[in-house]
Amino acid sequence: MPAKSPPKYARFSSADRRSMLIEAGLACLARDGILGFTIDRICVEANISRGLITHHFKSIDGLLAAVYETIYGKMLVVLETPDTATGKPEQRLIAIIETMFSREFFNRESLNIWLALWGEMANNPALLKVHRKQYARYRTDVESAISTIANDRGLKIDTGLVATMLISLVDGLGLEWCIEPKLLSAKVAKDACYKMLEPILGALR
Amino acid sequence: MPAKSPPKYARFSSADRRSMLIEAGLACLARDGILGFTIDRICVEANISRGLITHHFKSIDGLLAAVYETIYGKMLVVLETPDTATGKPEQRLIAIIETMFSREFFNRESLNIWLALWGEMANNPALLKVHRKQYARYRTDVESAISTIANDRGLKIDTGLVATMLISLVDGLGLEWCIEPKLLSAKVAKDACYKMLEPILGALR
DNA sequence: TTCCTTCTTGAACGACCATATAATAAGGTA
DNA sequence: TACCTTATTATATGGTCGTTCAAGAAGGAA
Repeated sequence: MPAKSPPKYARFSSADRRSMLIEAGLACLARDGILGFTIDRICVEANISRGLITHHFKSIDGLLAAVYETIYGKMLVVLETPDTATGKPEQRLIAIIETMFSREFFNRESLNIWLALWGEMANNPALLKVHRKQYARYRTDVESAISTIANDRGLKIDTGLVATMLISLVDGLGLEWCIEPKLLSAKVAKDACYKMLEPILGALR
Repeated sequence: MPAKSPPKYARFSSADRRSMLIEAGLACLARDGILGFTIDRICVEANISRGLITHHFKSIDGLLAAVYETIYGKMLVVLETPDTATGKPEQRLIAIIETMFSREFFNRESLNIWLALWGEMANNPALLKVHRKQYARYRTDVESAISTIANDRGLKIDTGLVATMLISLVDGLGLEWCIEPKLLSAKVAKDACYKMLEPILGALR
């Protein structure tokens, strides 16, 4: 009696294939920008047949939204890992800045993805919807870190404005570096953030 | 004897049509991002036949490079208009900041174009080449304004770092506002720049 | 087992893409 | 005038796009 023949499709679970498509989408975005984010290229990258993107994500825009949610979520998870090594409120803000400019996030591949997504945000409502949700979390993280320090030190500052300044500077530095890496290093970028914050919040480190 | 029949093509000069294609390209970029920057749409927008983009710009990427050169150039021309109303060195830097956040440049349409172009920079060598040329001018403008003030006030500062910080903050604020205009206004954005610079350079206004 | 749902493939479809090309018109020179 | 170059149009071509669809395979419940 012959052995039971192995399953034909199921080397990966359905959830696995979903993740593989997202990762392949990230790779395509990093390599060729939004113009490279196509069903053909993503399926070749993931080695998965063409029909599956529509099946799992409804449309290519659905996959793009999932991709954005994924990359933003990866960052937020690290950002929200409480740095409990010290009880100092400064530690929280320092951890955020160090994370943003760490090798894991401050690299050409990741920043290419962010740039590509920013450029499509205005033209893609599904993308904007994901952004609003994730940004709210990010914003809360940053703003609460700042206000904790300010309260601790008895400072009367416009927490929202300072958060906007920091977030803008971080994004702007990432943009500059991604386009022309020779202009600055991750260390210079970090120092720029501390340099901007210290006259407002006082020394952090 | 019949009157000479009017020319069939020449309602516009060749140079006019070149400009019209660039303007149409800008409009398409503003409306639909890089995905909307196609020969079909641009020619419909400009009401010019399809073949002419290839003729004048060699390829669609050639037009994109010309479009970037144009929008960057428009900004630099205004930026480099010497504000000679006062001889104070501060006036130069103030003029730069005020220009960047003026209605002419700090608006949804323009910023959509910048975002779309940033997203393609890494994947388009022709675009990067234009960027390097224009950015060098921009950088010189900003850095010389800063160093003039620093010299005038006898300050020992890292001019390059401060320029990087300002340029990054300006870009970052534009990005934030373009994605979510409710978060800040042009006035808040300007104030953020002054707030960042004043601890470094002293009061500017 | 049977039955239904979910998953996966691969092909087919029509729309749109950039570019090439042929034909015609305009501009300029001699 | 004749002639050459540049400008412009319109069409053709071959490729890629996203989506739809039919068919079959896998998983799970009864």
